This record gives sequence, C-alpha cells and structure tokens, in this order.
Amino acid sequence: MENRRVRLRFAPSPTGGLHMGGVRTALFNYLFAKKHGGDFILRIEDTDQTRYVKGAEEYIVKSLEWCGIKFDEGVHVGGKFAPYRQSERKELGIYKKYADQLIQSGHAYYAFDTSEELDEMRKRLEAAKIVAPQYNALTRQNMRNSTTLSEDEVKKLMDAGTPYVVRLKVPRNEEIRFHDIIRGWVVVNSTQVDDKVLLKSDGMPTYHLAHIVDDIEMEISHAVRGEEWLPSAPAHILIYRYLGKEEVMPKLAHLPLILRPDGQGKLSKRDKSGLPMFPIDWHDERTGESYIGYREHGFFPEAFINMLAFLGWNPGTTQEIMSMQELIENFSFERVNKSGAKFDPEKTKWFNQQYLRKKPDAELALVFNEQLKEKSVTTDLKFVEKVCGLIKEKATFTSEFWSIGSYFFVPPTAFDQEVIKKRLNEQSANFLAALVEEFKGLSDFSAASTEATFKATAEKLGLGAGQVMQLFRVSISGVGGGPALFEIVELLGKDEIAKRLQHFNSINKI
RNA sequence: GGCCCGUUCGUCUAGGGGUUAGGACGCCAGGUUUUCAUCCUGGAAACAGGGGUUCGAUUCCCCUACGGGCUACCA
Repeated sequence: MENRRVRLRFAPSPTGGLHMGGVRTALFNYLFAKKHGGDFILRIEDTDQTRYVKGAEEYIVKSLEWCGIKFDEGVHVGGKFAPYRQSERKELGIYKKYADQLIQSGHAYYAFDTSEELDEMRKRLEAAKIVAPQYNALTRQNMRNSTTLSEDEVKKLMDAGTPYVVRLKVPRNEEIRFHDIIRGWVVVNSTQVDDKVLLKSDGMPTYHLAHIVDDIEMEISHAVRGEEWLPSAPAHILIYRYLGKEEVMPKLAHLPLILRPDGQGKLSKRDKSGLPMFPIDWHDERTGESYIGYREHGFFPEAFINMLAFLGWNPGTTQEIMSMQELIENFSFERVNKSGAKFDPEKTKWFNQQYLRKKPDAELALVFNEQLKEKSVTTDLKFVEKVCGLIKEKATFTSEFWSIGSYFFVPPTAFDQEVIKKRLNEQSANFLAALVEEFKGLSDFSAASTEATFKATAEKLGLGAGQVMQLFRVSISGVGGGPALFEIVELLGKDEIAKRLQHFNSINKI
C-alpha cells in the first residue's frame, strides 16, 4: 500500500459559496497531489438535500478555476470513477451495499427512534447530569433499535415501512489510535465516540459513510480536511476497520483552521476588515445575500493563492512570494502548522501589492482598459500601458487605478485647494503664465526637455523650482501627489499640457 | 459541561536544551524624492503562568490558564 498512486480529493458540499478557508483546503490538497505527481479530484458531497443551494456547485468550480487550481477528475471534467456527485452515486446503491456489510458483520444496526424520542433521551440524560448526551453503547440499550428489539419486531417494523436509520455500533471502552500527518498520533477512547448515523431515513448516506465509501472506491490515498473533522476521525477509523479496509485507508491530515482577524472563532462569511471572504462574487439564491469576491475586489489570483498558502504553512526559507509552481515544489505537510492562523487583511493587501508591481504594464493595461470602458473613456492601449507603468507603484489593487490616475484621461475639474492656498501668488501665477509661452516654443516635449525648460523659466523669474513645482502639478493633475511630474508632462503631451495650464490660469487669476 | 487540538513580537511565522530568539506584515524615526507612494537605513515589539527533568530550559514532561474545534438523520 505504500507505493500506491497519490490521489487526493477536494469534497465540498454545495451548501453555499466556497469561502477562503475551503479554498485553502483545496489548495493544500492540490499542492500535495501535484508535488507527488498524483491526481486531484473534485467530488461533490450533496447528501443533504435540505441544505442544497442552487448554483453552489458551479460557484465552486468557477472559483477554483479562477484560483488556478486544476482537477484531473471530477464532477465537471469526468473521469474513470464517475459519477463524482454523491447524490448520483447513491443511485448506484454503493452506500447501501457498504452499510449492509456493516450490519451483516454486526458493526452497525437499524434504529427506529423518532426525533421526538431522541430529544427525550437527550433531555433525560441532561437532567440526570450525565455527561454529553449521546447515542452510544450505553444509551442504545434503552432505545428502539435492532440491538434491543427482537428479529421479528425489527422485521415487522421494516415491513410496515417504519422509517429507520443505520447506526455504527461503537464498542465501549476501546482505545482508538490513529496517525495524523500534521498532528502525529492521536488517541481517543471509543466511549467518547457516539453511534453515528451512517444511512439516513431518506436512504441517503451521511458524510461519515459517504466519504469513506467514495474514498475507498476512488482509491484516495490522502484525506486532507479541516480540523473540525478531527473529533469524528476515530469513528471513521472504526468504519474502515469494520469494513476490512484499513489497508487502503487514506493517510489523514487535519489542517489548522483560519481564524477571524479579531481571534473570535472561525472565519465568517463577512468580516469587518473590508476584505472579501469569498474568492469571486457570490450570490446566495436562498438567502438573497451577496458577497464580493477577491477577484472583483481587484486581487490577482496568484496573490490570493500565495497569501492563502502561507496561512498555516511556510517553506522554511524567508521567501514569501511564490508562484503556484514554486508552491507545488516546496509543499509538504511537515511544514504545516498545528495551530489556527488568524487571517491578516494587511498582509493580504501586501501580497497583492507585490504582484501588482511585478506585473508587466501591458497586462495591467488590459485590466485598466476595462475599467476605462466602464467610464466611457476610449483611448489608445499603448497610452494606457504607459500610464500603468507610472501609477502601478502607487496602487495596491488594480481597482484603484482610476482614482489614482483618472487625470491622465480626463482633465481635472477640481484642484487641491490646500496647495493652491499655499503656493498660488502673484509670482507663481506669473510663472505659470510664462511657462505656457515657454512650452509653446518647445519642439522636444520629453520629460528631460520640459523639466529643463521648467527650471530655466523659474530661474529667470527668480524662483526656486521647488516653490512652483507642486502648483504646476496641481494645475495639470488636480492633485498634489503622484508619479514623477515630468513623466506625466511627457505622456500628456504638448497640446494637452497647454490646454490644462491655460485653463488653470484662467480660473485662478490673481 | 464533556472530549479533542493548540499556545514564539499586535498578526503570519523561523528556530530549538547553551542563540544578541531570526524574517515578513503593520507601526515609529531618519534618508532619497518637487509631492504621495516606492525604495534604503534604523527602531520599538514575543517564547502564557507554575512546577519538574537538567550543569543549563523558550525548546522535553506535568499541571493551570487561555484560545480554537466538536458534541445533529449538517457537512
């Protein structure tokens, strides 16, 4: 069994939008699978039809696609173990087959208790101050199930069509040991494990049975999931054992959780930090709620993934910016932390900034151009590219481009009053008027040439360049800060600069 | 409540029986820049507490505290 093919699956439930915690689980699965040249599978665990949310499955597929996480097999790409949707697999009867096997071997039983009876049992136990009320080796003796009822009674109930579930018969006081790749050996006494429902009364398997059956059938080698599954892992070990499949049981790895920035529990769907919790826009048809995604917020998928990878994992070096390929090459569960990691919005922004700076201007121009189209600005893509080259150092997101550099495309309508108040006087007004004339005579309107002319003109009027530099900036851009001034001048060109200067001078007469 | 998992700067983390406990984000200061940003330099900032074990524990063990998870015919 040691040398079998590495096959990992990501198995979400379509009960809502896939949030970033789920994306990270998918990512770690993917990284490990690819690192070892194995397969990565997308399986949809839709065994709870009451919580099914329309559009969730499509959302999961689209989200992971945006993230650059690719599947070798799955609900959307097919594969030799199809179908990959549990509701469809149920029709094949495979879950019932395994459940029957457990009943036959005496490791599972039928239970006929109604939800009222179960409630009553819990209340009784709570009243008696008995630990956590659970259906187990002790309490099952007082319930209506095939361990307490006679064979005839069971048959009669079944024939009458009485609803029933199949429960795992967990032994009392037995030590269950299992190895977790991230946490090492975990030991739990079976007394702490309840008789989990395997098959629900509607015939659907629960997660506990379904994922095990499918992992066996799909020859999964490693089951990597969130820490919230750790408490039920002992029950899963028992199921594999009773099925006689311990040999092919996937190696387990329980990932630490991503915690809220304020440290109060698991990440929720909304967060005060202002950063999205979902990879791409998510609209829940059932609740009518909408959530913005990282994509729409202006994040690059590479940055989002890079950030996520470093939440609970590190390569052991000081390198923090890594491509998907580098993440794959460096990934290992040994370097995954045991403790939960608080999501850090600031660092997340920093990752995007790093990627933004590395992006070729031509690529950014394509993104920016889309924004410009929405503003009804049509312009030359080459020009947009040059603008991107100037403003990208000042941005964290491409979504900020317009607010940072709109003046490259439309003349400013408002001017920084503080600068005007401080710098506009008779002298500087005269200077700007003179500058208009000096610029008119220039044949070379390059940054170097205009800067030289600017300085010479200032000197002629007995002014230091620094005294009028910012006023000039405001006159052509409206704002007091920005990229290198004469780069802007060169890019806007002689005519545009003249127009803007004249306009500014006309409305700011001294 | 019970069970399970965890605990290094505010945050993400490296390290590991003897270290000036390292890096990154953020923050602060200085420099560069006409300006904001970038960039460069520097700074403040951590081994939860108590017991052991040991010549020596932040590192190993135990307890406590704190944090998180689970405790459904949900996943």
